[in-house]
Amino acid sequence: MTITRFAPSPTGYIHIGNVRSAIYPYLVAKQEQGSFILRIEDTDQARYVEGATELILDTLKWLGLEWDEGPEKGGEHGPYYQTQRKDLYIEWAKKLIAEGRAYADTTTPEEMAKYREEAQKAKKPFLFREHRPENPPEWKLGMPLRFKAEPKDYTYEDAVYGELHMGPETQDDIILIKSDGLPTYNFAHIVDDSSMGITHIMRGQEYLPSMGNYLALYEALGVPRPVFVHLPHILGPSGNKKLSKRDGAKSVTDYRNDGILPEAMLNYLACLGWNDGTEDEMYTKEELIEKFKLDRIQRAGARFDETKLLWLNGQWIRRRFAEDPKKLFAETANFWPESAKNVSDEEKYKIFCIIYDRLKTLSDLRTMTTYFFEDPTIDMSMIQTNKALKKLSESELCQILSDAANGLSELNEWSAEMLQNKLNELMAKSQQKPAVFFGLIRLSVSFAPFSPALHDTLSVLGKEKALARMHAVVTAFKNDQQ
RNA sequence: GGUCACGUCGUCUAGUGGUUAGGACUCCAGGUUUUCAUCCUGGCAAUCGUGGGUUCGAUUCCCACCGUGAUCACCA
Repeated sequence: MTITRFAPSPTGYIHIGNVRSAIYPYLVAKQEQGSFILRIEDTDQARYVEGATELILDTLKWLGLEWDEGPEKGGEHGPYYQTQRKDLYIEWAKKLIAEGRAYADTTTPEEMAKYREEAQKAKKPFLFREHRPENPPEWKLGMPLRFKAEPKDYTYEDAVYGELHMGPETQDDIILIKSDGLPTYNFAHIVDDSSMGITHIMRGQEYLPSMGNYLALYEALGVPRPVFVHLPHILGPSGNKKLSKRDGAKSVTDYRNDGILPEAMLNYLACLGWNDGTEDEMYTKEELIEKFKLDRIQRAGARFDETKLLWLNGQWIRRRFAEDPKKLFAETANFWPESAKNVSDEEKYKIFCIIYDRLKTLSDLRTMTTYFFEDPTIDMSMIQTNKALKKLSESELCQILSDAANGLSELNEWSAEMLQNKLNELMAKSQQKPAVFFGLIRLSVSFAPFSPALHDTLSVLGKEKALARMHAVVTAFKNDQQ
């Protein structure tokens, strides 16, 4: 049975640079009807951040990456916090000690610093094993425990990078158990993955240089190697640097607050550095589960491109609307402008239906719908600088708008359909081009750079408001002329 | 510095010993009895990192170089 895991350490939020190491194992587990385990690697007390675990769980839930075993869920391979698995690491460590493959390290920090400095001066990589003590004392809790390396050549297969080699120079006496009694990642992850029956481990390629040590540990521990899947880095938008929090990588949930749909986020991230060989761009979670293939993961790092995410999000908004507009609408609750606070959902839904297809993010609602809820500030310069409108004089524009308002006021049934007919009729009468006639009315009622189709906008606005705004602009024209 | 990995339009990518090197995003132009957006059509854009080989022929195979990234913790 396939068992994969995502094993974050609770030191902060999940950012877009490392969320793929949650997505891919999830896809693989689901594809093979296996199990996806969430394990919290909380062995570093110093970097532990209160609330980080909750943030991580929240992010996974939002993306729809439900874990089969882990925090909140339990399962047969628990516990799922490394601090609760302490005894296990000690037990495994004692086996290594018994076999002479681990020893107590009594080096002082001063000595360590000296060794490092020497190595640096000699322009050689620092290897602790060159300073391995002759007769180390018996190991007790409270002392660092080191692995006793027996450096050699290793060859292994990586699902994305293919056959890889690690020479003796990559292997050292790494710390297994720290002086605080907790294991290091290097040791803990192997113990856990083995005891949990993990079949595939997926992680960032920054672990590649450590593979020599890991391979030695698998061997010394006498446990089988899992399938190794190292993922290339996601690079920042401008530079070539690996995306990291230090350089301002946003958290995945920041994008939720920006109005990105989880479907779009998952889709975009999954396809950053992976494709199924076709020219398709949009995938649902189910399609990803079906089509995902490890060997089609890209080997080179990919740059994170927010523009394409935005485009994809727009696509997803339209798709989700077509599938279930009410459900999508329910997700817009936090994205309306302040002035819409007391407006009924029914009213907002009407607006949503006519504007959804020009949104790139849900948060666009905040800036693109304000004129539905409050009278816009009259800004005559928008009319004066409009490409089509600036060709006409103010008195002409005033006349057209005034005639339009009068014509519209005769309309009894203020529906989108009736408005469309009436507007066309009035335009014919005015002998103006659509760009002029509709553009003028549109600006008069909205003073916004974009808005939905005019008849829809007017209909949702209501007869009274729409006409009042048009009259206000007519008045403004007249004042200008005096 | 050692080690490891990577290198096709600006970006994400497809691709094969012989292709007009394909698609998507961005950008530009045109179109849709209505602006903006959507949508449609078209366009710009990669001498496939560079230099050597192997070959009738190389983006594709080999080597070297260059460039980029990662890593060398009692962090993960």
